Amino acid sequence: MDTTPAVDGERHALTRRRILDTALELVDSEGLRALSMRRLGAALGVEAMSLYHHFPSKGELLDGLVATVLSDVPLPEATPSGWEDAVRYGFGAFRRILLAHPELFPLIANRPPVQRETLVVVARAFAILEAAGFEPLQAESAWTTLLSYTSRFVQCEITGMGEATRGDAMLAILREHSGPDFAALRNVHLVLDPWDGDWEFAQGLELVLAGLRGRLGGGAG
Amino acid sequence: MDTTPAVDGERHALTRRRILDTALELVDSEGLRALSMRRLGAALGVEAMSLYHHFPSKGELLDGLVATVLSDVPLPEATPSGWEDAVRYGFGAFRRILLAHPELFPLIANRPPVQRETLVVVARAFAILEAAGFEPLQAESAWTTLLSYTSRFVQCEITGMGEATRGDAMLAILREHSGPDFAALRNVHLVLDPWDGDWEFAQGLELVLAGLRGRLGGGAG
DNA sequence: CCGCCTCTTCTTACGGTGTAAGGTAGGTGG
DNA sequence: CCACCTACCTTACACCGTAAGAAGAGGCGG
Repeated sequence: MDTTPAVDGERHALTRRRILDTALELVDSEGLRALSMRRLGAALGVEAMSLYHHFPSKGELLDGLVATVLSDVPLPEATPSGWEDAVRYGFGAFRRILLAHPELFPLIANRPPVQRETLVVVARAFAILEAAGFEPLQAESAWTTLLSYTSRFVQCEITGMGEATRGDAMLAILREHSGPDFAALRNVHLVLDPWDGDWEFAQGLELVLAGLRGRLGGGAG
Repeated sequence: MDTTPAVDGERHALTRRRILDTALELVDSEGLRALSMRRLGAALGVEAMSLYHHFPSKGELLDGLVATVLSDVPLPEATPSGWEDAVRYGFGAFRRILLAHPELFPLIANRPPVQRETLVVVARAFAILEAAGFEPLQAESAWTTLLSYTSRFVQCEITGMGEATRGDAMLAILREHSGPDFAALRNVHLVLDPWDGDWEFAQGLELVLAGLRGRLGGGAG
């Protein structure tokens, strides 16, 4: 059953690892829609059906892709003192990884937030938060809020909240509307014209952190 | 060109409206994957290609679905005093609409956060926030944070953060791990066992609101 | 009344998809 | 040497989105 020969890596060109790596390249360079079993097989010099000996279905292959990418997120240390820096570091890294594979984002985002692969991360996060003095319920709230903020923020960045849309399309849309509500929106747009993702992300994160800090003392869990 | 007879509604069974309604039923009852042009046509007593006279592509049909659902979200009034209540009301309604069409969520979530259909909502939100005293930049931060929190929270609810997963799968996963980090996670899980979506959502929302409230006074934009 | 015109619907077809079923080489243990 | 097991290939099916063009049904000028 498990009599895998030592020469496996030499003899068989196909490995889970190699398949996932090639798939990631394909997705990153040509988009998620370009990832079909036939194309992936072709990229590996192999027929589509051969892949099914390493992954039971395309869905599982995609799951593997997500796991691969997420496993690159580094974990901050669990030091009680600097929990805010740990949050900044961890979620900053998370954001950067997401941005590095924008095509994969829909896959990553639309999946249960807690599962086998990501459990280590979640556990570390909760450990840090509880060490900092948060009650379990508060920790859960904090985690959900931080994760949701980061996730959605990156989505905004990826789907074009960035430079292009801001400057062109958004302005066009603004022009065809009027009314009191849109004055405020126009202000925001003008101020934000030079969009700085890093800065904006940090802003919102500080906002959440401020809320958390306040809750640490008062503690209405 | 526009010599539409008054009896149009009688003569032609097919309308954008009727197509979208049927599509929404189909998606809600059988899932997003069940929505193919042929199936939708069949549900309307029509061939697949007929749909292309009302929508240029399947993508636009999906866009229409999203717009339909989002247009059900009620807008809170722009009263300067109760901006927090407006936020609670608006995002609460948003969450309820999302939960009402869980199958549509991936579609709604993975699309630019600002576009024609949703612009009215965004404008109203910014008007409320600025009337409450937020600077444009702060308003933008607040909006992004609130939207991202709600969106991701609902996703957690939909993808199974709720009762089932908590109780069964999560516990199974917890059992196969050990180590210091997992003690905290286990605490959280135990406390959260009876998952109450409304309560949890309100908790996180209050956290964000607290952060916003603090920023209103200090104002480090 | 007829014939035309436009708008809607249907027919057919193409190239793509995921994957079930079963065939085939080639290294390995008996 | 031979049976076997694993990895790979071939074939086939049902389905998808949609391009191209034919067919039917009112409205309108003659």
